[in-house]
Amino acid sequence: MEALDNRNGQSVDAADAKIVRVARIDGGDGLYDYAIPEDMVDFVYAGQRVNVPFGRGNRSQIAFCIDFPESSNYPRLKYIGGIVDEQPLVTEELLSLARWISQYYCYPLGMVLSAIVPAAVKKQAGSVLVQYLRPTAKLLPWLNNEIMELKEESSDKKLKISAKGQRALEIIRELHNRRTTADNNNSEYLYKLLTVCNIANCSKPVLRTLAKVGLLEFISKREMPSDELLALLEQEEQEQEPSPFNPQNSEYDSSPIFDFNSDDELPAESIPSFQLNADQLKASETINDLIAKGGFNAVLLHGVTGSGKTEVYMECIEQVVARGQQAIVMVPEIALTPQTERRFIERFGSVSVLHSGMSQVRRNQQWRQIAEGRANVIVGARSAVFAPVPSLGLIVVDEEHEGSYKQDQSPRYHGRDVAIKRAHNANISIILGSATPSLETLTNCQKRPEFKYVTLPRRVKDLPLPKITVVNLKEEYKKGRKDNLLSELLEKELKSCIKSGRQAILFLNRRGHSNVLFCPSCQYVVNCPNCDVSLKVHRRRSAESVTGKMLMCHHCLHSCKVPDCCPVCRKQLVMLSPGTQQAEDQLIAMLKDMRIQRVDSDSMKPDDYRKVLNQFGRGEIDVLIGTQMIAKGLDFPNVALVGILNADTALAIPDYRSSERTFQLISQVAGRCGRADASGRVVLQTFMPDEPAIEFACKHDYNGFARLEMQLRKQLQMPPYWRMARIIMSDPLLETLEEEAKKMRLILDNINEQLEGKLDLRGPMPAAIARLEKYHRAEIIIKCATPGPIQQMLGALRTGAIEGAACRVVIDVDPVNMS
DNA sequence: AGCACGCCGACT
DNA sequence: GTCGGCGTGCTC
Repeated sequence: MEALDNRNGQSVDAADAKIVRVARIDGGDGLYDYAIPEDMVDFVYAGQRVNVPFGRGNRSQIAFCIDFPESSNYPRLKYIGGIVDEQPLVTEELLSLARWISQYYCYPLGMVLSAIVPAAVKKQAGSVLVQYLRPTAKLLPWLNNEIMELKEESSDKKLKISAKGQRALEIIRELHNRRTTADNNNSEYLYKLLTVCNIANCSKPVLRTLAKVGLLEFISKREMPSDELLALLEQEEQEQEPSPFNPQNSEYDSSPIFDFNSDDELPAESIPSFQLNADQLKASETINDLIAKGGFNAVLLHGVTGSGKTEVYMECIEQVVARGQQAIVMVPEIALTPQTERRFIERFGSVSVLHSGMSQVRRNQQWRQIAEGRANVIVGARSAVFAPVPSLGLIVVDEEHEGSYKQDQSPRYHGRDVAIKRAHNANISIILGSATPSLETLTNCQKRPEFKYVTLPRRVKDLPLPKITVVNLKEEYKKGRKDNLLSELLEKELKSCIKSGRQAILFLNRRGHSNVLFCPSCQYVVNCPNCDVSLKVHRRRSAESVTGKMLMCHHCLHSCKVPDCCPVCRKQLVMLSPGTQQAEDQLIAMLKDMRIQRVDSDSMKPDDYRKVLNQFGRGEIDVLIGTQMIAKGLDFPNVALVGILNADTALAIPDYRSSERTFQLISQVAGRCGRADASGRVVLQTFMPDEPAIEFACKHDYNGFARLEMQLRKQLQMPPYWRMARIIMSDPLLETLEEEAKKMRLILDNINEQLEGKLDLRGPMPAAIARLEKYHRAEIIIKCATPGPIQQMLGALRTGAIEGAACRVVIDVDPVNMS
């Protein structure tokens, strides 16, 4: 029902009007008050989008309805133009979560709301226009059998109706008289055009004629096809049979596929057992007691890799589902493997898995089903925290420490922290699971009484953690194995591993063929023309070019040919820092009889990834070599060897978290092996064997690492002891940027003065990547021992200073990536 | 983003 | 006087 905007720009006294407060979806921090036309009052809800006339030109803008204040600060209000969504897109619960995000992450409310509703839902992907017939007042008495004949408007003559028309009217009368009580409560009488056509065996023009003489009205409604219909369509697709609908008449031409639990040929082995060991039992009992007691609890479930955290989650979810509530399970994007999916589906049946490769139609469908409470468990990545469940009972955040929970575009929210806030608002429990908890969560456990610590100290079946052997790459260099990605030891281990019928995973956190193209003679590095980073060498899939290699920027995706020689001194260039492609080449040359598969974002679309993992599970691949993608969630019992080709890559990044990240990564990757028997081995190659992160990881000593790292953070006044926010400013012109950044610093200094100088301000200084996509970047760091003053400062900033700047300004609260 | 308002200089 | 340049600030 698209209400037309016929009082465009007209205004009314606020005192005489029903008022709605709205947040515009593009730009602007402010909320605006509008009057609701009398006839729309019953159809406007909070969480719904409306069109509003904005500005002097009254151009139409989309805005979310936020609330309905009794009075307004403005004496005269314009009327809203029309309603965009028939139903609200977000519930009150999500609305209040959005308000918190807007405030905490310093981003306009309307834009937050727009970001948390999937595009597929906003545009109602897959929905179809269904045409209905509405009997007019002229026809109703006849339908109700009050009159026997339809008369013409003015005269008393009988209305002329064709035989087909008469038949159609009789069908409508039959339908009308068969209405159920439920239909009677509905003020409108609507009959589907298609139904009438089908039963009366007539075509649309017949009914059009009846509309022309004023007996019927045509009404269009945007509707989602029913589940039954979608299921039918899916079935047809499989059977390849013609549609039972007349194709010319069919309004369902977009034939969406209903596939609630997508499931592509999963390996049949390893059915998860519901049997818990003593540790798991104890942990789940502890957590279940907290859940049963009610109220907000955050439980850190600290369990080493392979300790069976997922079984504990499921045990707790069980309880919540049994009460008729829903649980949200968040996992890092790359850990959303078919294995994970299947485990939840097998246990809980009505599970809604939200993955990135889903079609828009299915995404919309799923959102609706979730909103109707038809999924007990929702499994998904970061954005699953916004699943519109009607009765939330529990949230699980798996791999709680994962940096990818932080969104790297505005609104720059942290999925885990939003989840904690949502659980807090809903007064329910949240489980934060990890083998290597973030220092933030660890601190919360020490300081906040609502945070509980539960541990799974052993692997299931009491298997040992794999033994990690360190290879010092400096020594390998001395042995003359400079160009070998595999050390002597790793090569030997790999060969014997595969020979004995086992599988191996090799980890190298670097995409492409090599990271840097460098001139040893004049020190020139081939950089991206748009960004302040080196171009990475990539092997082309089809070797059209002479060299078969290309240069690519991992940030702006600029690509070009590899130059023949150094553009400065014309000497030969060399490739440094080998990546997965080169590792693959070397392995193939070295191990000719092995089945090797590279897994990185260059070689894999999400669908390929699933296929490869299934193949690996069936033993059709011997060695997986890849990036982050294979570090998480993989549980293959036959893996006996893990090789970490270069454990230092993360340490080289100038970021206070690099040590923590290195520890986490090694622990995660190492945990991929020895999951079924005691034979797991890890070979870790590094240039820095004495680095604490590496030493502690090799000893599987999380507590030791955490203790040391916490001390360092305290000394350096860094999170989690201190809180941090970054203001990232950027502009194509370095001059403008520097000027604006200086101005910003002055504004900040002013605010800080009012806050009694509680804040520690640094900068402006060039950002870690000083130029990105042609934009020069500078940052100002705000730090404080407590979060309050930072929030106050950002609050003061948003009234003008952000929109007022002559360059791009982005605020990053609790930054995770400092790039 | 637009669009009006305002303050200033040039021109009928 | 008045027309129009663009800089500034507001949009319920």
